[in-house]
Amino acid sequence: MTPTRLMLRLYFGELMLGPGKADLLAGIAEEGSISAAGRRMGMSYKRAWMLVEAMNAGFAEPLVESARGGAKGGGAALTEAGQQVLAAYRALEAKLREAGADELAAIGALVRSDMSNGK
Amino acid sequence: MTPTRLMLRLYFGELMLGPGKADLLAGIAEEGSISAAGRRMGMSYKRAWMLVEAMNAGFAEPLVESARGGAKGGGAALTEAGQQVLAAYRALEAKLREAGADELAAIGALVRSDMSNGK
DNA sequence: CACTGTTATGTCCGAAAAAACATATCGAGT
DNA sequence: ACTCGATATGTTTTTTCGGACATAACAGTG
Repeated sequence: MTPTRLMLRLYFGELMLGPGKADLLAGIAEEGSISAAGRRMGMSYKRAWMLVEAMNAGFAEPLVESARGGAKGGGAALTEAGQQVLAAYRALEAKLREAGADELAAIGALVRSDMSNGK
Repeated sequence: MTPTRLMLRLYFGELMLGPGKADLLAGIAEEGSISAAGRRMGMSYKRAWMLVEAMNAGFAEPLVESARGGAKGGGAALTEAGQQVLAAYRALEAKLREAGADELAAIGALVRSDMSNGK
């Protein structure tokens, strides 16, 4: 049973931070590249880059630093702030699952069984 | 300062439950009417009704029961299941704020100050 | 100095979502 | 019967969002 997928999104005025941006940050950290991270999650480079731009603009310090040119064409990596934000977001997700397990289960029990599985 | 507005959304296959539907449920409970609840949150009746329909279809039992005609034109109210779902969702939000206060604060501290206020 | 893969942007188009507008139905009171 | 306010649906228009292309700049390497 595909259980209840959970989605946590934070709003700070214009800026919003949700699973999309968090996954992208994680992908960049692993791949060392915006385009590679985007590809991995089936996202166009343009879109991935726009998300990065939004994050860099919305936080006090950029979360991603990037360089272009060079042997491998360029690359990107998380800044200290980027790592902190990602870690905090992941921790938040984990705590939500932990602290809210009862409520999650309560709601899930009332959902139509057809909704639980993949369709 | 309007700090971090929090948005929690649950996915059960097709069905999704987020702040919009939760607030609508709360509005219906208070107003006793789908249209009044929708108006109160600046939402067209059509949209409010579609949300209700989606919830009633997605859960094992309807969350909202409605009647039309009569002296006051009709009305709507939460079913037992509706009250339970709303209560569980609110409890989930509360627990998230409580359990995740540290992480919330950590992320919020890194956001550009311009983002906190209404612009 | 040409080659290469990535960053960095812009423009255009279609799909999907939301808003706007339009009816139709119902039933207790008057 | 007629009214009134709310439910219940359709239809049309507008807006928004994302995808598809297109292009330029960049810097290390062979």
